[in-house]
Amino acid sequence: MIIDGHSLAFRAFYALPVDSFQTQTGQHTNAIHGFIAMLINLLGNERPDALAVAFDISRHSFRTEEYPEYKGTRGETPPEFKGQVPLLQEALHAMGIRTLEKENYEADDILATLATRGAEAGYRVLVVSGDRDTIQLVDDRITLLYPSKQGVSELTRYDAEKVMERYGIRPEQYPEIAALVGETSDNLPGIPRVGEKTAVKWIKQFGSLEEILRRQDEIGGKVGESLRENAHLAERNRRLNRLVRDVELDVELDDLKRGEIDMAAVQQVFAKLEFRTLLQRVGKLAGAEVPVGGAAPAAELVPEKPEAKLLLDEELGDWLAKADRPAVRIIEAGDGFEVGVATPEASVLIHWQPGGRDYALFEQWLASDAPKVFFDAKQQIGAARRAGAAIGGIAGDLLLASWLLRPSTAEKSIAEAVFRFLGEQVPEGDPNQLVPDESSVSDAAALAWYVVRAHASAVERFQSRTIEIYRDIELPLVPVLAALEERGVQIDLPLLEAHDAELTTRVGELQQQAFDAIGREVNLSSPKQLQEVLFEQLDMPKTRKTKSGYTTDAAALAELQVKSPHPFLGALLAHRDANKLRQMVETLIKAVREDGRIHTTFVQTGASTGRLASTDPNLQNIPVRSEEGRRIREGFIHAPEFETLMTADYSQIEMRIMAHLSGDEGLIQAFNEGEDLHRFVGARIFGVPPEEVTNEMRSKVKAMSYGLAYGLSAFGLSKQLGISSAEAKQLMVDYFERFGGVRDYLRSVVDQAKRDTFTETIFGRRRPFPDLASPNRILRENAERAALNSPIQGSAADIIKRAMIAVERRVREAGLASRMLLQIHDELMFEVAEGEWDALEAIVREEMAGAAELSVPLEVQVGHGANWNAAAH
DNA sequence: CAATGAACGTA
DNA sequence: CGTACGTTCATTGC
Repeated sequence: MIIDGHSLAFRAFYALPVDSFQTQTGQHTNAIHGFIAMLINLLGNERPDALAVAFDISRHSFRTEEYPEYKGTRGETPPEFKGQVPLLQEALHAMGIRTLEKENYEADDILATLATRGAEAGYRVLVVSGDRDTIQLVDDRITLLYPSKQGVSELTRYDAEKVMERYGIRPEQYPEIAALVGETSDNLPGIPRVGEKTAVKWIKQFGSLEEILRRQDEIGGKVGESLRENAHLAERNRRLNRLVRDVELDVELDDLKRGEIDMAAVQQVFAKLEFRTLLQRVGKLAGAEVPVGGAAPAAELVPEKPEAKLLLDEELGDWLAKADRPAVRIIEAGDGFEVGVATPEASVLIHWQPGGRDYALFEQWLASDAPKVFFDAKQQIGAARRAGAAIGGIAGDLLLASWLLRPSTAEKSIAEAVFRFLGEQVPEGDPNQLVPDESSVSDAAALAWYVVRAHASAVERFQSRTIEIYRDIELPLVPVLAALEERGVQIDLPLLEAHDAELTTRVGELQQQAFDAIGREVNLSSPKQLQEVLFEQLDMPKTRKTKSGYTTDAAALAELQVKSPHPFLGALLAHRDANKLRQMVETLIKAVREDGRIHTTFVQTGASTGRLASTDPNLQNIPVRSEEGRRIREGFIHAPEFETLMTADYSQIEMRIMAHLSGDEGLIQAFNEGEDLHRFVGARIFGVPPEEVTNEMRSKVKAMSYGLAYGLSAFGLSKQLGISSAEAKQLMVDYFERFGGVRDYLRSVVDQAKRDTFTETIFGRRRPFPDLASPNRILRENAERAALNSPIQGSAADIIKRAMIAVERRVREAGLASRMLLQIHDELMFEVAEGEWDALEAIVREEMAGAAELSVPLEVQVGHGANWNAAAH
């Protein structure tokens, strides 16, 4: 393992707040702290046999000789950083780690040299660096660990395959790309107009930078011109970004073998730096006994924080048995697990070895119904599962509690929630940064202590029935969602791949058609370029304005097709369609795991109304409207050991909720008579018998009914139906004349929301609307429409959540092997086991229909089939 | 590189 | 000038 000391220390410096890491003498230590914390993780996870850390000596190197402006744009090194480097090196030496530097070279060159030598000597080499130039080192023996953009303390592993996946090129080609594109941070300008895409395209086309430059005349357009004018830049960049692989170093690989950790020396250096928890962790690495709470006290601790006890076995079991609603925090640290359990008064820290005898009582307690509090319990269930353990007794979840209080934004971290509810700063780094801060890795006990207190404070702020939503819906839903995520849904990969291939061909053909229609090639995905084609080259009438020009969306293009027909428009629309589907299919294909299934993540705090959201991938927006789109659903199948898929969806749940909430007798009657809703409403509005309602009348009524729940205006209705606004207005007047209760209800929702500044669902879920009082009309009216919709959408969310909890429980109690897989807002999907259809259908129908007592029945439609599409009818 | 906007898929 | 989402791509700004 070879580490780029400067680049990582610098990242650590910016990742951790300077002020929180200072010794009593005023020495800053945040970079050192972050670096060591990360190093400990690396040592634990990767267990290298040999290790070196390379540093730059100065800015001066052979590169600045050729090009004095090299890295010239970088500002002064912050003084708070400078003094930390020698101390870091001292700490590394105490830990038995060699540091290297070389006059006239950069740390990168040392990395390149050692990596090359290591690989030649038969090592598998890990290069740890935040400098992209090191990508060129990757090969089948050398892997790069690069700090990821947002990953919490995560390093991304770049092997040759990953580089190919990310950049579409082989690692050794990366510097050629970089030479063309340039590198701002090194003050190396590239060829203007050439970005990553173009560079990769050329490399693929010509094979190498040399070849591109040799055949530069073959490249047309402005980019080609630019390349010819600036070819010298690319050549220079390539000279400068080539890492030197044979720097003379006065070490042999054998000298880098990891030595003993000299705990006495470490203790001395760390005492000077006032690192307490890090000392613990280094002690663990070294196998030394270091007393918890020894060494110097950290300066910024909250005074009353209890000292964490280290307990095992019966002692631990006793402690847990007596703890009253403690918080639990499980942290996955590489291959190990750290657990903190805390009440406001006391805490324990557990170096959990799953399955070990000393931890049996803990694992038993964790799985039991004994009440426990978490932050993001669903994530913690996943962590426990990876340790082979289960979590029961979820009695609180700080993340959910905080979201219920303010559903527009959920706190993303414990630190944010603690600050909000306790006003205390958790000493921890920015979770978006590279460095795993000490509090999140070694101080599970402290985190648990923060969680338990912040949770109590959050729950105290619950008003009215929020506690019911929390206790009866959101908390019991957590294990259900965790189960859904773990189960995943089976995918017919060959089918999707065939579909992808077909779509790819079609996209290509349509693109060509579009190009032929205008006599040139443009990026059909670029609205900007499309505007050029449509409004300048083809001189079509201007469409609706956007912030940056004129819209090219599907509706506008369809309108243009009428006003100013052109073959380009049809090809473009068809291309968009096919390209979008292809993109979706490819995303799904990539999401299929080893087990042949896609495991989405349900974000319980995803929507302000109470709905779930689905990500990575989103399985709640799989196409259904077009025939071609539905073919994607054919790729969602059941596992071979199951008999069929079941889908069960609420029919018109939002309209039913509207009927219930408004108490409108006409609407209630419509549902109670069980006939076609839109036909019934149409008959009333148009004053004809139901059987004389034409399809056109029905679709107008349908659009209006749904639109009303969203705050649709006469203007919007006229736009959508393509009728005059007078006609739209009349339609609405007629509607409200027959269904006055709906109008009164919609009015009352907004009125009440203005008085209360919040809305409420049938079950008492609240959503605040501060903007209802805004003097800004746009903001206020947006808030009014959202407020109108919120009790309706939110109540529907409550209902299906209640149904999910009940169904999951009943299926378990009945001992069925069938299982729930997905929720798509008003629909549930199940995998049905052999011979269980009838039993499952009964449970599903009963629990879905019975999830709420409304003044109209809740109707459930159930379908089955070998795939999602077939199961839909 | 991160943020934003446009476009479009779902309920 | 209809609510609630997530993803992708291109573009822009730092």
